[in-house]
Amino acid sequence: MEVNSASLHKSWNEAPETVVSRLPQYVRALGRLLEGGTEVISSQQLGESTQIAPAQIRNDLNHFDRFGKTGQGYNVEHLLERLKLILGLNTNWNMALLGVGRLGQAILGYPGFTSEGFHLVAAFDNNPRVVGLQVGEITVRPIEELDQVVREQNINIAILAVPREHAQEVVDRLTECGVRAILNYAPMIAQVQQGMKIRNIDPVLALQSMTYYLTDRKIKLNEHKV
Amino acid sequence: MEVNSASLHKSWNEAPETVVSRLPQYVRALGRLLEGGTEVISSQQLGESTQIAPAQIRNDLNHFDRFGKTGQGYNVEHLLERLKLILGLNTNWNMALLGVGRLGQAILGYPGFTSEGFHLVAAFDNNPRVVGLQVGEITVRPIEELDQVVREQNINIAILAVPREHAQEVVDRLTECGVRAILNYAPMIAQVQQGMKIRNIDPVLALQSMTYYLTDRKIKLNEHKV
DNA sequence: GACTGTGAAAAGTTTCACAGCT
DNA sequence: AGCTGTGAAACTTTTCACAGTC
Repeated sequence: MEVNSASLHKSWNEAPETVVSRLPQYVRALGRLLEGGTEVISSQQLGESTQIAPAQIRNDLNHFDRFGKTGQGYNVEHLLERLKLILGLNTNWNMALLGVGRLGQAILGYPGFTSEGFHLVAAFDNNPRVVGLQVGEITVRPIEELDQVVREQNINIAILAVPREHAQEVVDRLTECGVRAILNYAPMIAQVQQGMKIRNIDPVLALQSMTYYLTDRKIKLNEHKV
Repeated sequence: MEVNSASLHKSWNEAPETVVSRLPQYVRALGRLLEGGTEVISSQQLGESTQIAPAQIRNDLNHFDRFGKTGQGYNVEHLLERLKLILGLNTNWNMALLGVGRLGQAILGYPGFTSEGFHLVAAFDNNPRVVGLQVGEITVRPIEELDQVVREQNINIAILAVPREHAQEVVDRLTECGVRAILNYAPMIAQVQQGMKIRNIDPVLALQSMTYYLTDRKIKLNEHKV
């Protein structure tokens, strides 16, 4: 006990969410650098490829450990390995897809998850038209079988692609089954319990928050007044 | 001049980005409420459907105007209309798709943009296999024609779905053409000039920032030590 | 009694600046 | 000379608390 805690710089769980959200960017940049054969990198340089301030990077990393060599910089391979460990990226993760409509099928066909260790191993839908459908190695199952499959296949993460009206009930269902993270493509903010992590993929919200800056509000105001 | 500025509660441009990013959520929730026939709503109730603290909502709205009636709440229809105006959602926006690969084709087929006033009116790719392809009403064009089409079709927003290696050059190209907002599906953080707005859709980063919380770091630490 | 609008307090996040290491 | 690690400062964002209004 004491032996281990001595190696902890700080308790890792106290890292704020903003810090955690930047770690995957470091991982990605470091992976690229490693491929390119770079062995050592400064926070300055890492900042250039991630668009994050060097002081921020040093600060973020210091939440976890002293990774750098004072005056030298960071060893790319070592830092990458440690960050992957911190983020839990040293293992594979099994995922279930919920909702095999147009969007769900596009997600099933997306090749970008596997190489990062995220594996879609099951898909669920209640529409009789798609239940039984075979997509690649996956057969679409009815949602009743969720609990069983989650247990059998050791699924921790769900990708939610059901229509908005059903999204909340599916979230609740997933919570009951012990799934603890959801990547949500449904256009709604779901209510989740303490302990459930959720990230929303919502292109329409993203677009709507940009048009604000494309709009000349002086002109708009006049139109509004008249 | 003076007449107009008198009606401005504050200069709208000084609203911080965090505030702006929440406005679309209010718009969405209010739209739902309006459909359901609700006429008046309190910050408390709006907070329940958006998962945002009531004080935060009141504070956010106060950056723009006094929308509420003291002691009463907010008129749903009026608040919705004003927020849409602030965000520039009272007009239609024309968008161009860059990159018509697997992902780009899924985006072309996505029906969720149009109803929100976002219209994909052109698509570009340099792969001879897809140039000339007709998808719905859109014919895929070579990227050389970008400038011309952006001008002719009054395109302000681009959706970027090219492979990572080409993403930065396409961003630069879009900047030159006067496009001022990009919804980026390529897995990289692009360098953008002052004035260009960009939002990243990156499911892998989202997943990687959740696995942190699914990982029991005490055990992991031991493994690492051994 | 219910609720907004708002200044002020609290909390959180980023940046600075520099001692100390190599 | 170059760079990390770090406490402190600056800044941003959220939350509180309550006067004022209906």
